[in-house]
Amino acid sequence: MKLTTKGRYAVQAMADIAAFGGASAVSLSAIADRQGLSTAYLEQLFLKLRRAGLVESARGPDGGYRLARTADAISVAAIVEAVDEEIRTTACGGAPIGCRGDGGRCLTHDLWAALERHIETFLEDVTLGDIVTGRFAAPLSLSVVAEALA
Amino acid sequence: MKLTTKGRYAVQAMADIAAFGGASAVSLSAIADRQGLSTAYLEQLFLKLRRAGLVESARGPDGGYRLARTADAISVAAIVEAVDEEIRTTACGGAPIGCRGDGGRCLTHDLWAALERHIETFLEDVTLGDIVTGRFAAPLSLSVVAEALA
DNA sequence: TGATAGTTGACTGTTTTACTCGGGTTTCTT
DNA sequence: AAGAAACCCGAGTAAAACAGTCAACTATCA
Repeated sequence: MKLTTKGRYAVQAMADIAAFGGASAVSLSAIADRQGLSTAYLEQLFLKLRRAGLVESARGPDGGYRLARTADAISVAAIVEAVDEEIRTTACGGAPIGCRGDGGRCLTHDLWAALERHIETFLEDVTLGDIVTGRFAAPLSLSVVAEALA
Repeated sequence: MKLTTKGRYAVQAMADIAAFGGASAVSLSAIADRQGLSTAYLEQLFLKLRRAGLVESARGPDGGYRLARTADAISVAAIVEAVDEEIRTTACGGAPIGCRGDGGRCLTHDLWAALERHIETFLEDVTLGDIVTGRFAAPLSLSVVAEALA
């Protein structure tokens, strides 16, 4: 789960469709205008989003993109994973064992694995619908609950 | 809060000191041997860790580094922040308002701010002591609790 | 049949990352 | 006093990733 501007732009563009696209498709140029991005760059992003099955395209005049599922059924995690290639494996990357090359397990492996799961859980719980309506604050309050329990 | 291998190496090295350093200081070459890192790189990291007040140094033979506080009083967040320069401000970076340049607020700003806080909270709750003893799994179980509540 | 708009791969400049190098300075041991 | 161990510190660098562009093509609708 990489977190770059690419992923942020993708979420932003998808949120734009969720917010402004009704029954009709939304063209990239419309998104570019509203969000201040270049259409050329959006093309690259939507190529991946379409292949990931998150949007459907319509060609020709009045064409554009529309969400493949409802906004509430598309998680932010799915969007980020679609455009940001898989995180490159660091030394510890693939195998949970053998981080040090000598068969020993590095001291911190579990920590980063836990953090990664933590981030993924957070982003999986937030949907496009949450962003458009502002409801996405919910998962945050849960961490407050957790802190109160500790 | 950037998350790079630099930060991971720093945490790994600090954990090494917490695990292997008793009363005496731990030399960089000892850490380098155990963790499979280069001393030259470790020097760079520990320069920052020392300036951040996380470790104290002792020069001369038998010198090295020791933790400035107890392992339980040093959070992973503090280590990562010490070595990874402040996150460069993206378009949205500084101001919560005006992400789009036209005075409007971008749709996703709050989301990324919330995620950032989420990550920081997680790393602030984990200490070097937790890593060495394996106790750091605690924050994870809390998220499980949160999920059960949802 | 022409305009609109998606489709696609290749390409490129910049920035960041992840290091290394070389030369210091301090302190302990003998 | 000599020498070695170890920290101190700035400069430099090769490779990768990032962010974004370009050009050419195809499909659809009016």
